[in-house]
Amino acid sequence: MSTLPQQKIDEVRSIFQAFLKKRNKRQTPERFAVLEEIYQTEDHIDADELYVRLKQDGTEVSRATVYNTLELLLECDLVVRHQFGKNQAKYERAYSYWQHDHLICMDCNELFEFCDPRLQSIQEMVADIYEFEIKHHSLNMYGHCIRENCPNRAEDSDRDEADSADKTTAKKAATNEAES
Amino acid sequence: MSTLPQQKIDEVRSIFQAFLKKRNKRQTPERFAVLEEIYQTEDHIDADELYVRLKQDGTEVSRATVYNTLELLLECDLVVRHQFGKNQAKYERAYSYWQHDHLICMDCNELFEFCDPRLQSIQEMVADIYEFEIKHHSLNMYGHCIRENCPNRAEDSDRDEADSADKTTAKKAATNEAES
DNA sequence: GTGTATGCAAACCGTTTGCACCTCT
DNA sequence: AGAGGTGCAAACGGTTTGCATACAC
Repeated sequence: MSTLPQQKIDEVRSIFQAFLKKRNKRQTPERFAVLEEIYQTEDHIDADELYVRLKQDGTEVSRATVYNTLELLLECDLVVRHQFGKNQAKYERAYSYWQHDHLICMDCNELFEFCDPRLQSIQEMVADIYEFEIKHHSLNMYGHCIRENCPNRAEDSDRDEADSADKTTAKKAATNEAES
Repeated sequence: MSTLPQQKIDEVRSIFQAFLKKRNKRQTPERFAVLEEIYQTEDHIDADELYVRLKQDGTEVSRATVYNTLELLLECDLVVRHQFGKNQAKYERAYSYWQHDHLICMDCNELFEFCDPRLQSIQEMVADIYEFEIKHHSLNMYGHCIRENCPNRAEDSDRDEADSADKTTAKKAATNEAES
């Protein structure tokens, strides 16, 4: 599953190498270890989990190095960081994987990915109007999934009917979008 | 500027009151002070700044209370939280203010708001496909603004020409929507 | 009067930093 | 050889929590 074709590993490695050289940074084994660990990971991973996995794989690294290396990988676009919540920064390999957005279940924290081309045009339009050079975007949709293994499966039975009342308010406001 | 019509203040106050009563929570002056302070604030504000302003206004509050109250206000949808960066959680009044998205300058941290109806349909489509009940979304676009008072004004000197590819998207249009 | 909110300060947790040692170039 | 990176642990900063007191109900 997580076995990545050697070719791809070499590819990202050499990209990283080139980047480091251009920046006059050292090519240390730790840095490449971090790179590979991320690319061996299909889904999103946070810094600490990355640290743990590296240790498990026998690589002696410190958290400082992990964070440091992540920063470099972000700068050369080999890795993307997603800030999902207050304390939920997750990292993900980025090279030759399509840009996507996220759908998050607020009950089970399950993560889904989707992609809609319209976002690209929205981005271009916004860049144009505001005279911005947009580097990247982050679109997260939060809600409740309706899967059986999700805590929310029982539906909005009693949990917080408390705010179901003001939901009407919200709903009302939401319906007429033209209000702007 | 920040003088809100008394009517609107009363409106949100009574919504909050109803919410507190339904939840069997006390209606304390501190809680209403937090509510009003947020609604007196046009733009985004972080928890600490809120705390400082409350103190300035003569309200004796603790950070704990601010956070506690913010949580309540989030739950009744009177306030929205935006997580912009790692340590950049900002709050904003939400009642009867239209949902918008954000454009952030990575150099000067300036914030712009925009709204595109296509997002609504994207949201509905995603909800449909993934069988989700989507509660809200958060779309942030990050980039470099091209304003004179922005540190980035000096342009891409040497920083990282590595990813200059997508720079072509940036355009030197004439329309200027910039406000505050 | 009762139980919940508050203020204060200490704890918390992910992230960053300072320092002495190590290693890639 | 020496600039630069590393590991470690302590510092950091926004947020949360525990506890004694105060106050809304």
